[in-house]
Amino acid sequence: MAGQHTLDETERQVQARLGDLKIDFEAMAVTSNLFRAANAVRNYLERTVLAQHDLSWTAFVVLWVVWIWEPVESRVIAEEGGFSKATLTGVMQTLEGRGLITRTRSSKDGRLVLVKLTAKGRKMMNQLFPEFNNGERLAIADLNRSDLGSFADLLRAVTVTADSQKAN
Amino acid sequence: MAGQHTLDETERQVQARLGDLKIDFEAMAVTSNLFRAANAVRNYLERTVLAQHDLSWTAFVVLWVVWIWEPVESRVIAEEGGFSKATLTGVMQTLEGRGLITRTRSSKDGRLVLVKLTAKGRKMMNQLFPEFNNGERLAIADLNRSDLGSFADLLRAVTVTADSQKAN
DNA sequence: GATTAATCGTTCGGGTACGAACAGTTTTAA
DNA sequence: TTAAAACTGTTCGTACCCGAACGATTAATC
Repeated sequence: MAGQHTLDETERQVQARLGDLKIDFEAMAVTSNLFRAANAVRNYLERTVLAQHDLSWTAFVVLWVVWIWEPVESRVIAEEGGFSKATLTGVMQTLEGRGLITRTRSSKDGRLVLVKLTAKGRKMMNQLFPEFNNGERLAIADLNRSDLGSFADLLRAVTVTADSQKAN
Repeated sequence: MAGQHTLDETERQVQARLGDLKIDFEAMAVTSNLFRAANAVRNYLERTVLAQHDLSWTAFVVLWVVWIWEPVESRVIAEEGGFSKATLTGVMQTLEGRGLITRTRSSKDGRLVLVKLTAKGRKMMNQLFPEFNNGERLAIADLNRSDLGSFADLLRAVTVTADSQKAN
C-alpha cells in the first residue's frame, strides 16, 4: 500500500501531465490518503484477525451488525455496512450455509427478512470481536491519543459531505 | 452509508454484548468512520465521474498510476494502487481489450511487464482527471480548509502504522 | 557454472460486488 | 376498493478481488 513515490514527486508529475489546469492538490492528498489508510487497515485486519476465522471483510461486517442489533432487517445491514442489497444476499447465503446466521421472513411485513445469529455465530463473535478491536487499536497505535476524537469527527464530516453530494 | 444508529447507541449495545471486557471505543470509532468515509467518497465518485466513462474504481486507479508514471511495471501499479497482482492482471486485460493501455515484456528483465497508455487512454485521462479532482474537491467541500493538512497527515500515519503491523 | 533461492506475472477457484430486472408485499390515491 | 406507486429481497450477468499454485526468468550461493 505505501506508495513508493513521495507526494511531492506525484504532484510534480500530475502538474506536468496537466499543464496549467488548476488541480486541488489538498483534496487529492486527503482522498488518496483516505483510501490508502482504509485499505491498509482492512488488509491488516483481514490477514491477521479475520483469516484465523476464515471470514471475509464483508462477512465480518454483516456478523457485527447482526450481533449488535439482532433481530435486524436486511436493509439495515446493507445500509449500516455500506454495500448493496445484492452483495448482502450473496454474503448471507454463505453465512447461512456455514450455520452462523438465520433468516426468517417477517410476519408483520412480508417484504422484510429478519436476520439473527445462531448460537454458533454468537459464540464466534464473542471471541472474535475483542480480537478485532485489539487489531483496530494496534492499527492506530502510533497516533497521539488526543488526536483521535477530532480525527473521527473529520472522517464523519467527509461521510456526510460525500453522501449529500451523492444525493444531488 | 450513514448508519441509522448513533455512535452512543452502538457503544451501549457493544458493551451490553461484552459485559466487562475492555473495548477501545476510540479506536473503534476511528476505524469504523474511516471505512464509512472511504466508502462514501468512493461510491460518490464511481456513480458520478467514473460511471460517465464506464470505468470501475480499480480501473481508474490503474489508469491514473500508468498516466503519471508510464512506462511503469505491473508490480508498481499493484503496490501503488493497493491491490493484488492477481486483481491487476484481470483489470489490465479489460483495459487492454478496450484499447486504453498496452503491455510489453521488458527487454532488460524478462520477468517484468511494462505498461503504457495508448493515445486513446491518454486522451481519456486528460479529460477525466480534472473531472475526478473536482469530485474530490466536492466530496470534502464542507471541511475547514485549514484542517486538511493535518487530516492528511493523520491518514498517512494510519497507513504507516497498519502496514508496519502487517509486516510482523 | 550448476544448484538454489528469489522475483514476476498469470491462472485458477471461490467468494464478493454492483446495477438492472424481477416477483411478492404493502401503501397510497383515486 | 381497485389501480398505481413504493418498497424489499432475490436473481442474473459481468466484473472485480484475493490467496495459492504455477511457469518463466533472474539473482545468489557455493
